[in-house]
Amino acid sequence: MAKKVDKFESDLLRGSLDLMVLAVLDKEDQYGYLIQKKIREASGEKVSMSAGTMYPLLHRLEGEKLIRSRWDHSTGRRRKWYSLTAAGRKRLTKQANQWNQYVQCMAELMQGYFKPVPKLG
Amino acid sequence: MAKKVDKFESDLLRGSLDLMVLAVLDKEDQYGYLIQKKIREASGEKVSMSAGTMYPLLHRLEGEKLIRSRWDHSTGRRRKWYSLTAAGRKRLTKQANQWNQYVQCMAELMQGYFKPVPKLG
DNA sequence: CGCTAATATATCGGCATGCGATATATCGAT
DNA sequence: ATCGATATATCGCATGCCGATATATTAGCG
Repeated sequence: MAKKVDKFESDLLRGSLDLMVLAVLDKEDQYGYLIQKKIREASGEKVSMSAGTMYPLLHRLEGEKLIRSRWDHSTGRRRKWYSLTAAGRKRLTKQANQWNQYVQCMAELMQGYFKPVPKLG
Repeated sequence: MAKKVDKFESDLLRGSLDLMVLAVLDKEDQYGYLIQKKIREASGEKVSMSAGTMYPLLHRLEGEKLIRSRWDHSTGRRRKWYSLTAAGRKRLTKQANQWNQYVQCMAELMQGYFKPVPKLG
């Protein structure tokens, strides 16, 4: 029987999905479908953002000027490529830092339940 | 000038507040106001659940039979003491494990910025 | 050729939940 | 007496993840 990978609960993702997307885009430009796929694969199938999460998220980030988009119609399949803005890079650093702090904080709060965890960045 | 501690964003808390409360109750019985205070202090003021978050959360956990309550009217101030049930202890372990995995997963995802990572056992 | 699955983006309603505001009451300190 | 801390509770608002749905293209297969 195939071992079923159980996904993380949605509430766990809130507040960190932005961070993941920004990090993916920091490496190189991507379009939505690719981002979704990369995150899913890189997490061992445990983080799978639905399209209904992904696209509104990208629109929101673009609205905040953290990313910028351009359409690509060179092939039959229309693709919207995204890239980080300067503000986006700044936000990425800030969010990554916040995440680190939160994890640290939880580790202290949960003494006895958690092993120390490697820092990001 | 007083050093201003900036709180973590609400969305970061979602999915881990339950865990914190269960962990606090695992050590010893508490009532709401105390739990709130403990978490705030233990986090260096960075996690401050409002009463509007705390009490509905406790009611929800009790509804799920993860905690149980009893009123204390021995003093003028009425207090509702909470304690973990067996189910609550079980949930605590599960949630703690999930959180640990998620943090691990994020750490891997963010390291090297999303190159595919070998599946975890 | 027709079928299906994967690729690719978008939007909608449902739902859960953290938060500020508000209400109520007790108690110690000034 | 007045005020701030203690103590619990509920309400409406905003946010954002999700499943469902719509639309269109392309590759593979029989």
